[in-house]
Amino acid sequence: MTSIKDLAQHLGISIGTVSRALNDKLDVKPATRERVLKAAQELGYVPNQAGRSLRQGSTGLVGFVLETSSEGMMQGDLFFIRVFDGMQSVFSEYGLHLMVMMSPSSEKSDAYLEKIVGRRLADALVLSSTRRVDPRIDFLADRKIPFVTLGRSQTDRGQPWLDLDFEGIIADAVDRLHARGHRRIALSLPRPALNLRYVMLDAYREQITRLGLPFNDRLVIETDPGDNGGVALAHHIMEMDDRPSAVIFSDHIHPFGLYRGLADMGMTPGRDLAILGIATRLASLLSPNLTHYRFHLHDLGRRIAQAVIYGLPHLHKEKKPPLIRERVPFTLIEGDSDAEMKG
Amino acid sequence: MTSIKDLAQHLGISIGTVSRALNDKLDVKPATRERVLKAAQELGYVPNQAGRSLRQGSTGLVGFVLETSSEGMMQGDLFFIRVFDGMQSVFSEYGLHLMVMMSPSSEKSDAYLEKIVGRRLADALVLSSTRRVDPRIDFLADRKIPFVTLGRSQTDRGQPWLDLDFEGIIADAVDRLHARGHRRIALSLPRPALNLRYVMLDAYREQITRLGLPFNDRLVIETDPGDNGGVALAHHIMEMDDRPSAVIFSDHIHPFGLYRGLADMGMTPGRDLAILGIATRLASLLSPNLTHYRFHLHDLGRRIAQAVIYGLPHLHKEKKPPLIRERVPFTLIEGDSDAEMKG
DNA sequence: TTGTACGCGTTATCAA
DNA sequence: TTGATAACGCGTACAA
Repeated sequence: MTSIKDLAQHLGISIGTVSRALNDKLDVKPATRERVLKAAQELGYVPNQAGRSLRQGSTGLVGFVLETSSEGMMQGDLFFIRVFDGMQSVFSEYGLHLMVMMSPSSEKSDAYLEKIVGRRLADALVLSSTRRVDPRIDFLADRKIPFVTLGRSQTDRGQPWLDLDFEGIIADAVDRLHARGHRRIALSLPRPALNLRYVMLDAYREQITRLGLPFNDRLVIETDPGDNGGVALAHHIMEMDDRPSAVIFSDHIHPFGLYRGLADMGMTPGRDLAILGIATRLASLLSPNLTHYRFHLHDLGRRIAQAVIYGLPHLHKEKKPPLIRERVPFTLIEGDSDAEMKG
Repeated sequence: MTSIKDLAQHLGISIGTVSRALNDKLDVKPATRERVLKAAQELGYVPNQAGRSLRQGSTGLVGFVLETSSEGMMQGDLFFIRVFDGMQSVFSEYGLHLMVMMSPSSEKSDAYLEKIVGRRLADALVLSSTRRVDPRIDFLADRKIPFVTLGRSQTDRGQPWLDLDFEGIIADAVDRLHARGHRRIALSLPRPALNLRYVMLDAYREQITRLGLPFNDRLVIETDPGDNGGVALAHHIMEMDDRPSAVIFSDHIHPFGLYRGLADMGMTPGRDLAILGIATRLASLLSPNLTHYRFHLHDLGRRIAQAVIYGLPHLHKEKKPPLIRERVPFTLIEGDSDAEMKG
């Protein structure tokens, strides 16, 4: 592997000059610069990142910490790759690389983070599977590592965050079901810890109350993730004494289980139970068509990347970018799974 | 961030001794070692990777190059995260970290690789979306970068590879359909470039011939990836003059499109067309149940990681591991989508 | 058993 | 405009 020294020797000039030429410094003769660039091209020179990192104190890498065995809707595989793609598309403009790292289960995730951070592997981090109280946030803030969370948290250290607009979705979903005659509307939630649970519950309670409906916590149903969770949810609902006529879900795999669970009982989505919630492109595979809320994941990725840039001042171009803390908008895809209340 | 120098000063001993203590060298007094480890713990010392990499020439990172906009069955989102998880579980034993990097579309992927490799970001790489003739393989082999491919290639530089057992699947699928009375069996393939296309086609031709059936290239159908491809495939087949009674697919999303396409035409999988192929856990969401072949992705990931270790001699423990070049086994999940030929 | 000193590849400072 | 040199953090050969 050719180093800058080789390059300098090859050209018969000093290392310093070569470095300046390669880094577009002003004080280098155009002819020299050209010679250097040409030779670099020919010899396939690429600067060694370790040397560079050591000298500059930055690695050019942004780490996305993916928690493998996390619960919650983000568990989904479908979700991330599009987001990553969007992120990288922005990072490329800044010479940054996205580096996805697999963190172990949440108990060990703090130790993991300590390693990553201590070793200075990344200039900035993105956390996902944000928890309501999230020690990772304090950890990174204390160490002054720039970071962004995908998901909000009660642990607020002024960090940028992006999140799905759960409030908007819940409000829209409840309204929509209400307008179609539904009065007993169930809400499916992931198990505690994750912050989105609380966001959704609050939004649900608020909207139910606003519409003058009674809040009934038996209609708030904890559900395991995945299709099995969906099946269980279908059975649970159908076996309730005063069962709801509609359910709002947040795990994009749930509807598949719901459909199957209902089918097992000889029932049909939209006729026997209105179903509505957050899903992905995959939902288009369901029949009857699933009414659902979708996000533009590539855009979300781009937005996350911009939020990361905020924390890396040396990359700011003209003006300082704003602190991003926002919920990304959803799109409603109308289907037949939340038809008018029958009878 | 505390450096080794800080640590040494804090303890009133030399940097060299601290380093030796931390790296478990023999020639350091037990008492000193203990003092050092304790102080390191207290001050939260973690060695800076840039300094280490520069000195040792290795980064402790293994890069998985993910091609965002690749065609072929591997495009799938569902596929990778489990594989990554399996890989990391092995790497952890060796103090390695998996780093997933998003490569741009295949045209630019060589330049991208050049960057990664030149910057010495990773000690070893894993390539996916392997192409039949793949210049990336020559590139890495020429530079003596250890690497593993997920998927085989005609470009053979002696590298380890892992692949799905497409041959086994095709042979089993053709046999199975044949035993159920099917004689006109279609095969859906991804568009050229990717190597798996050729592997599947060869296996198909061989098995068809072995059973004494005529090979008919009109039964080999190029299909776009994703659910849309599946819908198109359903229509294509049903509009053929002498249409096949069965189809084997390789894109795990295809069956969703096939089911929908058939439904559009008032037809049912398993009754009007036998459907059988490679899928994932997601397939359990289809009704009627999809007969399909599945892989244990976590194990595949572990195996890939072991193949990577092969190329990193400094990590070999007792004995040198073997060169891994193998197809991973599949599991058949029996369903109702490939029922007996009717009539 | 410990300390000193060098060098990995790079960039930045300063002098020429 | 260029060259020499220091420094980033670390591991190790060699000297003590």
